[in-house]
Amino acid sequence: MHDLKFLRNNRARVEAGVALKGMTVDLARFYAIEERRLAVLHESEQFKARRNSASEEIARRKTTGAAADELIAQSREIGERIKALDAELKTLEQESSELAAWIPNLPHESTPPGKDAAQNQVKRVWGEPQAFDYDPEPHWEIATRLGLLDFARAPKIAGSGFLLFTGLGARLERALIQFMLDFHTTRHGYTEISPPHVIRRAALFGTGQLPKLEGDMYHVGEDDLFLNPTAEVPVTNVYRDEILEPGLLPANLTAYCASYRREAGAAGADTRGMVRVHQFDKVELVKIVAPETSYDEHERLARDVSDIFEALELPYRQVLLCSGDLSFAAAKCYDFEVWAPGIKAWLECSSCSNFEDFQARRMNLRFRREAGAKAEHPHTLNASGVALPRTFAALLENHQTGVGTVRIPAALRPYLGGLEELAAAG
RNA sequence: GGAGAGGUGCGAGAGUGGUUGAAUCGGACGGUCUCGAAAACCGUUGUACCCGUUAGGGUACCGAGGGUUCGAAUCCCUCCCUCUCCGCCA
Repeated sequence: MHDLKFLRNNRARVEAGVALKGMTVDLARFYAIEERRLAVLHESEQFKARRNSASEEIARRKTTGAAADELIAQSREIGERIKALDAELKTLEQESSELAAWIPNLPHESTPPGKDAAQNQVKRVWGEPQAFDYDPEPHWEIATRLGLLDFARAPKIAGSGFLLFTGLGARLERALIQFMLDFHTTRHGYTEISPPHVIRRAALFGTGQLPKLEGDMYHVGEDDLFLNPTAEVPVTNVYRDEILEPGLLPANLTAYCASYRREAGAAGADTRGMVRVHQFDKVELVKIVAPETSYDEHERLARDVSDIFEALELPYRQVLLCSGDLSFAAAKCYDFEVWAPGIKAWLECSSCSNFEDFQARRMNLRFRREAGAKAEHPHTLNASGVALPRTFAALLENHQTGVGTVRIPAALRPYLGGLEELAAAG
């Protein structure tokens, strides 16, 4: 959400930014409605001022016992005018804010212009993909052979696109969650929270999933709640509608939460295994910071994500998204992609975004620098830290040994009772 | 699920139709006093929007949205949220 005044005074910039994002919004209509809205607002307020002074005069006359009938009749007429104007105003306001809700955040100047993912820029590559002297197995074959997941039975429970972890697989999933949470809390200084998994509309509007992505989320109709699409939503919304007291920023929060996504997902190689599923575990990182620090914090956040992949010894690359590939609410975003040798693909395991004050405005979130200071909108950032199933898959594919087992990276062993290798049971 | 209570400014808390943007207390900030501090005293202390170069003017806001009225924090309706008790339950 942008400041209406900003939108009015920076029309060219807004149009350019929206075009860079490759999104279509009826800006011409928005600006026309805004113009009309201000005119009506002005007229209504003038009538209200007249009514107010008339009311005061009526009160004065009543106390002195003077006749006020004429004034009351006059005031009633003014009231009719106001009613009509306010009715129109309400319609205009509604249209204006509905259109404004669809105006995306504008790309930051450091975001390269571009149409789609093809124009993204690889900023950094870390790690040497292991050289295999055989054709490395895809993760679903490894997982099935080692009894880590049951791809055949999972659909019995929730249909296709859901995972059923079994035995050590379930434990590995849990170990990864524990490992990441501990890492971020003890080494990176985040505060852990555990949020609800169902979310109300206001919160989803706050972070920008609504109105745009309504169809991509699971909806619990009876209560008008949505299943959490990404922990970015519950975690960032913790402070919605608040004015944060001095000293609270920067707020660094981390949480584990399952994410649920309806997104149909095209049939094909992408849908095999655990790369694209309707429910997945994720550890999330959220920062709420003072505006002038947000781009430094964005780099720090990216670093915090990188540390996870490096500790897991997974080769990855950091990609700077171009304007056209940016999400609705983001001004700048890095994707982190992990190399998966089995399926020979880079898997997006984290998105690391700076939303500037776009979400804070939608959430009505503000902060004070010091007692008595004016409340300002902070900047919000978030990153997956990191998404699990793809990381799980990359782990199996990268650390497969060639003799049917999978090596556990040292960082993870304490969470698996010291286990160094996943091997077939019995 | 049933019954009840309540949502007012930074906090507590008055206010039940007419100069109430809102008493009072507390907090915060500034000042007087003091060598300094405390105490005491005095003062200041909301947000959003519109018009205006400024000075300033106007409008709205007492959980949200409607309604009644010349006029609503105050009356009516709907919704949201919080709390208490009972029931159910991992």
